[in-house]
Amino acid sequence: MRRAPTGQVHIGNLRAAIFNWLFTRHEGGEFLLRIEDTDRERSTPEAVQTVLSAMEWLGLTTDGETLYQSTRREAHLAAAEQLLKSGHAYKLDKGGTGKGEAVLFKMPGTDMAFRDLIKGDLHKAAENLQDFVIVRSDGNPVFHLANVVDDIYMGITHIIRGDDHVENTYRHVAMFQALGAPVPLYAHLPMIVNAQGKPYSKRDGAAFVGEFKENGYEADALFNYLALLGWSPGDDREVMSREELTAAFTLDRVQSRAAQFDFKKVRMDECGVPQKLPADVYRQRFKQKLEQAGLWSADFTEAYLNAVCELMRERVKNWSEVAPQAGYFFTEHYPFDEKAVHKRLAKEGVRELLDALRDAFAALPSFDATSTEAALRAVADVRGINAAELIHPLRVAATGLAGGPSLFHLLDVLGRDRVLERLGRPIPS
RNA sequence: GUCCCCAUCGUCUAGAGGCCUAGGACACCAGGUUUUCAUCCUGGUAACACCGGUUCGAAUCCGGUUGGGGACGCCA
Repeated sequence: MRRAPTGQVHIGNLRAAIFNWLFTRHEGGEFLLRIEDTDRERSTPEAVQTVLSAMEWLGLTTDGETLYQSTRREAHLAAAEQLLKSGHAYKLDKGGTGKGEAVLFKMPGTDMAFRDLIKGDLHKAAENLQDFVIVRSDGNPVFHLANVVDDIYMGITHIIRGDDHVENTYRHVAMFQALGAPVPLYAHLPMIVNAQGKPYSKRDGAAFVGEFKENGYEADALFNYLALLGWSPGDDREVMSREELTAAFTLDRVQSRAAQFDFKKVRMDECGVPQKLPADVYRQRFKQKLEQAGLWSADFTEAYLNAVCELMRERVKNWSEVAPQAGYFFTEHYPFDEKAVHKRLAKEGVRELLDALRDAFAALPSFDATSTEAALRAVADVRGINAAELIHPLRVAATGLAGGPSLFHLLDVLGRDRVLERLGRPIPS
């Protein structure tokens, strides 16, 4: 596993890491980590730590020492020297910025082919294979060189990486051959795309490991979901332990087409969020979502927010549900669900029932879950109707929704004034 | 522009010539259970991109078309 520490660990990198880990575990091989920190500007200690902690969080244990590529500079340069001597490379001033001579690797001049463990046989005609820089004119080795030299050094047998490296593979294969080293086996993973079929980015939701962690997702749930994205065991299993995944994982079952990452499928309840996230953290996250939806205002107290969270905690399965499911607690302009209105409110006699409830609630000495429920049942008894015939319209009128938390507790939290006002409104059409 | 890759329900996928009138899961819809909600149960809608070819037989093999994606740095 190789990782360039450039800030965050993207969902695609993460899946590649998981596949690598699963593959080595299945084959009984070693899972090694190499930090490609040759880019001084971007490779800060913090960035390296981000990679390391992401791996640790996911439980991607390594089997040997982590190799920092920056410590291998001399070996990279020595290899370039060797290639120069053997005639596989040459120096050239490509001009432009006037930096002087760079070292270029000379492609063999023949058609090339390799067998990808996922994509099958791939080949490329000689005229499409161009020579390329392996040492810059400032003396620094380029990624391609460093990569191949270190792969040889580490004894890498399998390279499982993203699709975007397919074209580089011809170059790397040629270098392994020129250096007289055995060519590793390659497997290129298809991309992860968003709902529009475009490459998944942070605009599409949580794209980085840290965000999942912060949002309370459990590592096992993310691990399971990602392992099953672009790969399947071949049977109907969907929820698998690491042991099961390891036992079943083979590269020939990896899908060769891009997979769409569906944020909603990584469900919070599977991650145990409502139960496991501390109440205050949950509340903060909840509030943050309200703010993003423009529903929060300083007029609401922490106690009120807390009461709402208590009601919603077991029901909000995904942070994207906060605004649609609990918005009515924070605005009087809550939207009405069309179907719910049609089914529960837009009916003969409902207007009159709501008025009766309103009067009953207004007359109560105290407004709490017990008293409102008793009052509602009394109204139902007097009219000889089922309580459900009052409960449903009341819920829709008060919240705009067909479902939600326990009705009477919800009314309690909303408070008498707002409930009475909502009940007095004209029925939306 | 050049080169390369990909194509099964909305989504993740099963499917390696007959077991496919294409299976599962999630989502969705409809009923049921639950005094309301959630949960749970039952049922349902829904896909082989298109056109040719090979074959007794094609989702599966071949060719083309269309659509999508990727790579074309002295970045990694």
